[in-house]
Amino acid sequence: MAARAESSDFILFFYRRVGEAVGNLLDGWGFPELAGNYTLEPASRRGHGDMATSMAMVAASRTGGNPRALAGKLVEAMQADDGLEKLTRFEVAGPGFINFHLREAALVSAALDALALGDRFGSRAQENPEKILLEFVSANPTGQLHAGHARYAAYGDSLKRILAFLGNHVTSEFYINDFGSQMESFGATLAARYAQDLGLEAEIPADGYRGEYPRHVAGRIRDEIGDRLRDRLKPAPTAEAVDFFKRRGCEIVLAEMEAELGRFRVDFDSWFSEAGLYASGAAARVIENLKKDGHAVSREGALWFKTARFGDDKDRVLIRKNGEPTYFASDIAYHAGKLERHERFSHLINVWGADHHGYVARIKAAMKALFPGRDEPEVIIGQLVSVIEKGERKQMSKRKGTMVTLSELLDGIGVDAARFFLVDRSHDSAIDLDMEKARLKSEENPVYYVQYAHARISSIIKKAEAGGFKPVDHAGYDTLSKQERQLILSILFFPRVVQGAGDMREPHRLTVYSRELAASFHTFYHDCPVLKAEPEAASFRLDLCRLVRNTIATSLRLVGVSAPEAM
RNA sequence: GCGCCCGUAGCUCAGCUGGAUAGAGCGUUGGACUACGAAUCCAAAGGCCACAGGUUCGAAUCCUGUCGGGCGCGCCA
Repeated sequence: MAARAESSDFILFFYRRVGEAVGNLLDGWGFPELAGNYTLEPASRRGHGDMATSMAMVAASRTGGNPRALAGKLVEAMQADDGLEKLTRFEVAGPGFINFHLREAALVSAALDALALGDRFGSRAQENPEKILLEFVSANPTGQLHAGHARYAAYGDSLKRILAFLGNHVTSEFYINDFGSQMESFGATLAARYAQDLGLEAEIPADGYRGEYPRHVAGRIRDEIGDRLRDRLKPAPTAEAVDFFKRRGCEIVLAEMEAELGRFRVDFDSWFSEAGLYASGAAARVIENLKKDGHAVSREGALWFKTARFGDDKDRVLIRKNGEPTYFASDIAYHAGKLERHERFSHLINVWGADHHGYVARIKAAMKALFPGRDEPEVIIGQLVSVIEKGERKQMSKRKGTMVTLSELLDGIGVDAARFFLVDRSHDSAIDLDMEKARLKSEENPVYYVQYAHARISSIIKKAEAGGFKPVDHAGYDTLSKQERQLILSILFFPRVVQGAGDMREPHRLTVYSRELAASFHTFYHDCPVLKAEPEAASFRLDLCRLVRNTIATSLRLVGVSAPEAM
């Protein structure tokens, strides 16, 4: 276990060694917990070494000592640790920072260890993996996916890849809202479009769906069934006809969504139908249980869930006066079911748009009532994507036609640029998407900067192989240039970055990282010849190139972006 | 009115759970290819980190308030 951590995550290993070296000292100061919980960060590149810690200053604030004096004592303790002394030099600086200058041999051997791990570098294996159900996108099957869905798809899928890479067992799921009034209205719209297609008089219902897409779906249905339903449409479509259009329409829309998501490199492990919760009786059972436990009561002709008891602002309706269940009712059944499936998920994550954040307290309250003491579902709120048209900012809306579809996005700028663009910014900030600019500026997308580094390296490696490059032993290489140091250090932090991206649910850390790593590589490349260097340097640098290539490829893979060998 | 998110360079955004002189890309200006890929590199210019208080040895980061923007506050989903 320790050996594994040592080889796959040098920085973590180093962190622990430092903590161990000063453990007794901190104990004596009455501050033992600091050893396992101090900050260690890459030093700002101004002659402050490779890494720095502020632990002496933190200790000083707790023990009342002089920070620089404490730093001196901490350094003495570290120097007394032979293993640590072999890895680094020390320096007390500024108000009490301890700077670490890693020794060349340590950097070189850490880099070679990382290289040996290949595409597993940065990953973790867990003995008891968490079983996570990660739900995202979950669009209504009544239209096309738009850029907002694309954002959550890119985010959710990246998060899935990252969490899995960190040793968790992750199942991704698309919850299909194929029940309720919106579906009814979609079915009615399709019936009307189909009728119009056949030359019949028919009007789209007032609450129906405008635009081209329903017409397209109706057209596909007509291709399948011809005019067979003609006589079920007048004077108004029969209930059976509407039901048919609803069901078949839903299937067609979902198939198109799945294909489109596949093109976007987002493959769901599971598609879960809301209607199925009613068909199977699961929804009814949950409602019965709530009644039995006294959580659900009748009032004003409706059935209410007393969520206010569990932290919600007010109670919520489960079954309306008209007898129809609300979305909330099936959602409770859905979430309860997640915990009862055979996979026995230990943790639930939902990715929702900011327009649903008012719903969070409600679902958490419901789960608290049903499963007291269980881990609460984790809800991640992603901010919205707006469309900019002619300088005006508009919310994405199916009905108003102000939307950029996923398919337009992919046709316009491509999968790699779209995915990189969408995960590159924190899910906490809103995105404005101007398709005109996006198309014009797509070649400026930073994804190409990163991919170019990958292609460049691939080209060097190919050249080396084609030219019969003969490596020599370079384990003792110890004359690192400034650029090599920087590059190795960037790489050694990769496992920490992945871990942070997973823990904080922030995939954008990987795109940011990949850009920085690419920059370190380009600088290195410019100043340090690889194949033309002295044999030992050339051998080492070629390995360093391989390591950078692996690390860039992994960073990109974790956000679903390709790493081309040539471009 | 209440709740959540955001406000950092001309523009788009990073800034890790508080650390040293706040970073990158685009744009602007000036340099670097008979070279392993110039889709690159180097340099310059550009900042009251919205504003006001507070906590701290130390705040862009945490707390309170104000202003500005987005999103919610349905027996819609």
